[in-house]
Amino acid sequence: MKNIDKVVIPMLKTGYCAPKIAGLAKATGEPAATIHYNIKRMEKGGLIKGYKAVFDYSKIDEGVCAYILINLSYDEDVNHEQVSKKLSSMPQVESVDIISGEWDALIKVRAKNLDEFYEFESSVLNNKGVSKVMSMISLKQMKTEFMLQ
Amino acid sequence: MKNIDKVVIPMLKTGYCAPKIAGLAKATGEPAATIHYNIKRMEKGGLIKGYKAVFDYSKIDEGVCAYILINLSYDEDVNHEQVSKKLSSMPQVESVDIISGEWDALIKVRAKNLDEFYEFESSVLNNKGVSKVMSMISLKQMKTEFMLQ
DNA sequence: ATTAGTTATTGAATAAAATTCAATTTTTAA
DNA sequence: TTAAAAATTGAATTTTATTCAATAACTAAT
Repeated sequence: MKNIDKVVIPMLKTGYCAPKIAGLAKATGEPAATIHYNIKRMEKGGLIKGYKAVFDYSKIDEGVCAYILINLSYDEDVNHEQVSKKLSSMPQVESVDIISGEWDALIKVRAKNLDEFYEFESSVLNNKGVSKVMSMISLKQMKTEFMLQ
Repeated sequence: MKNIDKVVIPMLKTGYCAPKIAGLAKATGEPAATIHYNIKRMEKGGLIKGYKAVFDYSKIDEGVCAYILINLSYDEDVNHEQVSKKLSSMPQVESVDIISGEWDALIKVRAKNLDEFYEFESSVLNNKGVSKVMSMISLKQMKTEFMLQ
């Protein structure tokens, strides 16, 4: 067996999917051409950012999920925008938010196992600009990306 | 103009999408039939939970995003599983995780505005079983559902 | 209210894609 | 070594997306 999964899964994580016009048309009772036109309008207007697959992450060898609260240092030479952009670019990172309150940012991460997660957290803390982290391991995921687990 | 968006957006939030077999075939160099076969295998095996659209939530009138840390009460008659299932069933809720540490659960919520968010948070706190909450409003979303904003 | 310009709707035609099928190959496990 | 199961693939078929052109519905200015 070829290992197509390793190639295809990352592609489906952020793209290579499309809306089912015919299905939406049938379910709503609207003509397919109308659904098509309106979805194109939403895509062009930026309302829709893209289409993607949602996985059972434990079944694709990403069984560990954690949230990391982050404090950024307030040195003059540290650009918060830049630090959070760098965090966003990491493939293990599902989400990055700049937040109000005691902490500056909250990121959601997926890793193969705790070893890999430890590596990741270390790399975050080693980032110039990150002064403190607090991680919360997900013990059970009830809902993810609006989808019940 | 019909308001098709109101009907179609909720449908695309958790379904009515599909993988682009032809696109994956072209990009990987594999035959479409092979991609098709392997994706069906992943669907049947439960590796893929579904396909969905990702939105620019500020453009679909869900501009407020927040995370709520939750403490659940440890009364005998409170079932943590049940409480978190109830939270998961709410459409405003993007994710629910049972977590390790000081807090018991972390949920991610999207609302139209702060008024609506306040209503939501009140309803969560009014839940029998929820003893304490702490909310963190997202000031800037850098990445969501693996997609850069 | 009238009008002109823009945006939206839709059935029908066309193009593209998904799915099925059957023959073949590869893998697995006994 | 062998037989069963799983995976691959080109070609045929079915289904779906897309385009197109005619019409309708809005929008905003007079």
